[in-house]
Amino acid sequence: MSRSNTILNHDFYRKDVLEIARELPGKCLVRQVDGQLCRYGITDVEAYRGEEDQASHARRGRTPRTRVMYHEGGILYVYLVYGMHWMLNIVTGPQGHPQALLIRGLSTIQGPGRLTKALGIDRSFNAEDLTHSQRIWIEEVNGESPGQIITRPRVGIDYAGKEWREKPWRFILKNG
DNA sequence: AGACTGATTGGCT
DNA sequence: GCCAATCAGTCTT
Repeated sequence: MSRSNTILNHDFYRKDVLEIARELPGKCLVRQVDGQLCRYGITDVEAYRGEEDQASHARRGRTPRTRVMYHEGGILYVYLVYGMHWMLNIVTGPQGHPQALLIRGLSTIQGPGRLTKALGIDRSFNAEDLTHSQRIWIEEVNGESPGQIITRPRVGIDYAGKEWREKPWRFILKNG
């Protein structure tokens, strides 16, 4: 069975974050370092959607940090949390609507802080364009059937009100 | 200018 | 289960 990979383009990323959240697990995050390609299966993501989402950084509107979330989908949002961990997010959706997907797990690495450390992701990746970058992008493995996705509430957002805390916007690849 | 907080992790009780 | 590490971003004064 022939199998080839396709780099995800603009059309994929500009859809709504909740649609992409169901499609991203099972896809392949590719990191190029010194000409060497490293591929990781995406297994766990969390969606943050709009200024109305009280769990999202964009709940306080457009700030220097959240500016990239308002960009059209297809670029990265990378920020430091707890003074020590970089978080890797994919900006999605149309321009002007702040959305992002936190990459929470890869097939070989569990935990959003551990995976950025393993891949060498830092502040310099903020606003990186996934459709043109030579050092990071995402591929679809053609001919591969997506696995089963389960949903859970998002992690680490107790400060958000009940409505937003309980939304099942974490999407996990079963057997991932 | 100062205070508070957090989309985490690992170590200890 | 609890808690320290550690600091940029954001809010308050």
